[in-house]
Amino acid sequence: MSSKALRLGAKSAQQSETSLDLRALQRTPGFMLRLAQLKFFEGFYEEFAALGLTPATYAIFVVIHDNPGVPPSSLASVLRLRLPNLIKILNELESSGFIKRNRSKSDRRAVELMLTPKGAKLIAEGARLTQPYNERMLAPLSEAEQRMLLDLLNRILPL
Amino acid sequence: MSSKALRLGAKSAQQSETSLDLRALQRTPGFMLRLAQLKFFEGFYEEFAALGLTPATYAIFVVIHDNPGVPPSSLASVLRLRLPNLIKILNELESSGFIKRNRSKSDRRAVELMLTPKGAKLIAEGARLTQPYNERMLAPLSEAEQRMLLDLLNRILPL
DNA sequence: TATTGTTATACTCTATAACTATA
DNA sequence: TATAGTTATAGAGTATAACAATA
Repeated sequence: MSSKALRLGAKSAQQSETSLDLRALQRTPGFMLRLAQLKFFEGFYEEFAALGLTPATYAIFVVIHDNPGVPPSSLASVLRLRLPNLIKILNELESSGFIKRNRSKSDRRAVELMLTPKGAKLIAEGARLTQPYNERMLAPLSEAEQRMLLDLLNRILPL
Repeated sequence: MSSKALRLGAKSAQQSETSLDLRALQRTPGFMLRLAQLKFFEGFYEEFAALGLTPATYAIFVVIHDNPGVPPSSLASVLRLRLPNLIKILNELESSGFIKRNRSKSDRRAVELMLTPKGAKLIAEGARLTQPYNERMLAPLSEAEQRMLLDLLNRILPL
């Protein structure tokens, strides 16, 4: 268990970020999770910019790919997006030709989401970037530690 | 290492969120970090609502408390906030009487941030809520696992 | 009447440009 | 000229309310 104290000098009125006492924040899981999420999102935009994917659209594509016919309401629920905000993204993805909406035959209110061939191709290209991206983000950790982090996150979440 | 597959039935056009295949997302650290951060922030607002603290103001108070005289630029840097956005929050905290700004004597452009007695009292009250809050958020993990999670997060971050 | 999807809209958070004052 | 702080403002993300179509 490492606990490097960043700050060694005495407190003074003139602080610079290289000599700040940040130990309290480092022991604050919520703050560290926010920093980690920022790191992953920034890294994502760097890695997937060429494909035009964002963290949100990537997750949407993955869920539709693994669950063809999933309705917008379920998608919004698992991705923790509000339905009206998801609808806006789905509208863009559909008008760009990546997904299509089918009306359910059994319940004509319901919508079934599917990837188009163009959408399937995009997510296949994205999948090839996923491993090197995660590897880069988690580089300081051993493979066992990377699995441990993922396992701990899964266990604190109600998924 | 648990890896409960959530989905057991066959894929069909009619999906509900209870039977979706989310295994790909569960193996995606960036997505799980986003969910974890959402959980912690929502829990924070529940726990600290009575004090009027937000995750951002809590972190600001902590850093000023541990580093009296810290300038806004350093604070923005460590909290990953843009300076103009931090300034707006500092304006509110100052006009509410929680912090005060001193002009540095050696460099009259520089500002030194301090807690007022009212601000010190607020963060002291907040500190008492911190442990039960983190305990509730991390309840599914043993104490050793909670330390492990925090350690892993610290090691992937450049703090 | 209740539910699914959708639109419109407001609010918060975040990002960029430009200005003031000091150095 | 460069830097610290500040203001103004635009943009992205997220929230609620209300409506249409269907059950």
